[in-house]
Amino acid sequence: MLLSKSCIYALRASVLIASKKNDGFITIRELSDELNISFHFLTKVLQEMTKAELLESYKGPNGGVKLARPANKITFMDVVESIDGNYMINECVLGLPGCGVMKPCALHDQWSVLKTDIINMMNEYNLEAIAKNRELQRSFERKSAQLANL
Amino acid sequence: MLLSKSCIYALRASVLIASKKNDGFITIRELSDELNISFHFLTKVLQEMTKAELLESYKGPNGGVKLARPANKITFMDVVESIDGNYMINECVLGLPGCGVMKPCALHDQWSVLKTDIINMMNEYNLEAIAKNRELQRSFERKSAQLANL
DNA sequence: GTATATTAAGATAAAATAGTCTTAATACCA
DNA sequence: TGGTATTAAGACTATTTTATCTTAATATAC
Ligand code: SF4
Ligand code: SF4
Repeated sequence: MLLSKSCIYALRASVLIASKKNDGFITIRELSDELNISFHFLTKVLQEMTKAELLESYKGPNGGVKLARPANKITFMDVVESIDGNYMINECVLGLPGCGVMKPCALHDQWSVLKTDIINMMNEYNLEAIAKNRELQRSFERKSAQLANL
Repeated sequence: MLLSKSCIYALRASVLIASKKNDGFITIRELSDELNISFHFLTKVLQEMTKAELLESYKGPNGGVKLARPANKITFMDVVESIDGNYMINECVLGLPGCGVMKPCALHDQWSVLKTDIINMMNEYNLEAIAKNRELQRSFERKSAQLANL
């Protein structure tokens, strides 16, 4: 797996937050219910995102979490790094310590190109765009469901 | 990490085997020494490759392992699948069960392109090519070491 | 046949990751 | 002020991955 499960949860949750238009706080309970993720586990994951200043949190009634910045200012990579660290940049397929351009492994030539593509995609793709895409897919899904009912 | 550690060991070992020109059996001890991998652990990993019929093994004196096919007939993907299974094909970044073209996640559009590139690379790149590349890098390394000694 | 070299297999241990549960801290509201 | 809603933090458990150790099986050579 390219990303840890925690990281995937973080992504799913933050995309969901971004896709909720209102900019008030959303309870983690609401998120965990909708995503079918353990509430306590998701809480921990989102705590890390809060520490990384991608989310803001607020306690008590009407509390919850919300994006700390506009959704288009939080990239895929931001989320990944907040949970999994910057392993994408430092480590690699072969995970050889201290490897890289000067001391490449036998796969470096082929892999580094793909790796760069992944990094670029993660840096360019942001929560707003992902949420938009999600909405498109949903409406497409609804439409094909209607068609199937004919 | 895209690949498990076992898988990385399998790759490193099989590339090393491929780069040894002789086609007799090579002891796992020799491989584990050269790669600095625990002998017992590597043994297990290579056992899986033997089961997957990528390697042949032979017990007793002059025994060891060797490639079951010519190095250019064993792809990067063959090795990966023998250890990590075909998760690359079935699973994904988000690892959502049952996802795919019909029910894509919000990242599918961007990710599937990169995923395909990775799969293609793994299918096209084989042990002979990787070993050749490794040799090139080694000789380059030797040359630059000589230069540094001037 | 006995000793030796080697992989195969399984039992166990250690470490990393994932998940659960409990308590504390904070904020609101009545 | 006291009760409730909510995140924060930490202890604990479970699972998976990685690593080690022991014993078995098999082949060779003398
Ligand atoms: S592909 Fe490059 S960065 Fe990755 S392990 Fe090999 S040398 Fe290191
Ligand atoms: S990118 Fe595609 S294959 Fe991967 S998890 Fe999303 S929908 Fe599934």
